[in-house]
Amino acid sequence: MSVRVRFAPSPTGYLHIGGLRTALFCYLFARSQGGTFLLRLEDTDRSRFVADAEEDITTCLEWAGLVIDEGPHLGADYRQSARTALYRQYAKQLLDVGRAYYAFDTPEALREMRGKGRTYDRETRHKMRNAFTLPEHAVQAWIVAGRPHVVRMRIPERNTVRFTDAVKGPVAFPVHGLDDQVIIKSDGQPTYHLANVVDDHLMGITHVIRGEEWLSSTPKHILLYNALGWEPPVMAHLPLILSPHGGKLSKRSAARLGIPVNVRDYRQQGYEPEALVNFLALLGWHPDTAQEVFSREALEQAFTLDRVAPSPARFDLDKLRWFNQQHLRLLGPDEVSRRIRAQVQASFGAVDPAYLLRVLAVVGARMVLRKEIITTYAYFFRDPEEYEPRGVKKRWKADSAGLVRAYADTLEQVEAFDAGVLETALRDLAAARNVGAGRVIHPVRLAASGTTAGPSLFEMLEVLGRECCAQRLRRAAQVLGT
RNA sequence: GCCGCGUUCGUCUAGGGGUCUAGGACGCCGGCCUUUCACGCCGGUAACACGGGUUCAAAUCCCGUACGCGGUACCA
Repeated sequence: MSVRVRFAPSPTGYLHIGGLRTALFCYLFARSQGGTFLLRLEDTDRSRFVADAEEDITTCLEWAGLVIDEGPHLGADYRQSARTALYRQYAKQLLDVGRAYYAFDTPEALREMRGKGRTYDRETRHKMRNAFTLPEHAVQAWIVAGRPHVVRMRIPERNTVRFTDAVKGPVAFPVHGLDDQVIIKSDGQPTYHLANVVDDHLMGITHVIRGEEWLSSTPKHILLYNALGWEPPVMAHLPLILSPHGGKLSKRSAARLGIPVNVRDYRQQGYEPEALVNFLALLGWHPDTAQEVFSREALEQAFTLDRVAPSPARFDLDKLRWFNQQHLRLLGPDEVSRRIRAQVQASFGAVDPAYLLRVLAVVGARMVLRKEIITTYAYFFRDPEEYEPRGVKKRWKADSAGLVRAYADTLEQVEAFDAGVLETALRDLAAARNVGAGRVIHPVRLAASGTTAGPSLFEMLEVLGRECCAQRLRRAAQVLGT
């Protein structure tokens, strides 16, 4: 049977980084098996529905390079809100075979019961208002009369549900700890528990891969499969992603640590999707080699469920940044320039593509984030607005202005404006003035870029060009003085 | 509270009875390269949660404890 895996988010907000990780593992497993990856929207909670969430989810998955084979945006009938009749049909089936029952309890009655520390289990259900405690004609009459009611699944009396999770291994849940979960809400919508079982079965899902927060409710799902006479799919529960300090990676804690929570924020902050994917894949999964840097295609090849770790992993922004640097290099100057061009133009106006490429060639290996081109390396596109005060203090000596002016003269006269020639010229100048080369190099860098750090000075000057360099050197000599 | 899952360097992890004086990566710290900052290279720091078993032998198997995380909804 061919493998079919679904990513089934709830459109209650923008795609979360943890959601992307789940989607990625689903996707990688599907691809590694030559299977199908589908997207299904679990929008049965109308009160939490967010209108633009679905678009954000598909956009972000696409950005990350996770190609969806089947999904609502491709015309498939995969929005649960549009499948209500289906769930009701199977709820009816469960009702008919006695594995589900009607219940009429008010929210107040439920709250009161829970206040006593009870759950809606095989004991409590005989004290509530439902098909167990009401005569059948009353149940029918109330339903006909439109009295609010839900359908609950009837958890069997005694049993232990066992299954082998593809990540966690053998798991056992005594059934007496489970409550009679609502499967059809009073608004007629199914709960997640019913809907996901029905859909996974109908859609031919072979492997349910989802976050660990679902592990506890899996026994209920297995019971539902059994009651419906269906074979449950393989279950695989992924460890959660924790914040760097160990807690839940909540919006607030993440924000405090500078960690974006929504996938769109990574995109907006200029992380490369390849890097994010690589980082996320290694958060909880490890190949059987020492390889760390993977393209998406390589991950698709190497991924296996049995090498997913069972324990939760903490988010490490430094490691993400390292992956980003690695992938920036892998991408190469052509691709990076394509990705960054729009931002460069927005910041500095029209830029010659060939020039951008030369800047990238000089700066490439030291970039962690592509946006550094318009921040750290802005001086390649416009004159420095100021000279780093600490650098000036350290490098700008009494003789600097004179040396910089002299070097500007040289630059204007030199025949070929390339790094080799520029270096020779500078060293000659230093020798002629009887000073160390550093005495010239540092002030020149400061004058040309405004900072003390950067690529090889002479390559930098070559890229900047003759006029630009001469002008910046003279201006600095004038501004910084003496 | 109850149920479930987990626990190897600061972090991600390898390892699944002897090859472990526990390996790799990120980070951090040194050094080399370089009269800048990086890159690169070399080196260093640093971990089997604890207690009992089982075994000739345990990071690896079993039990318990602690801690962490998840669940305990007419949310997913």
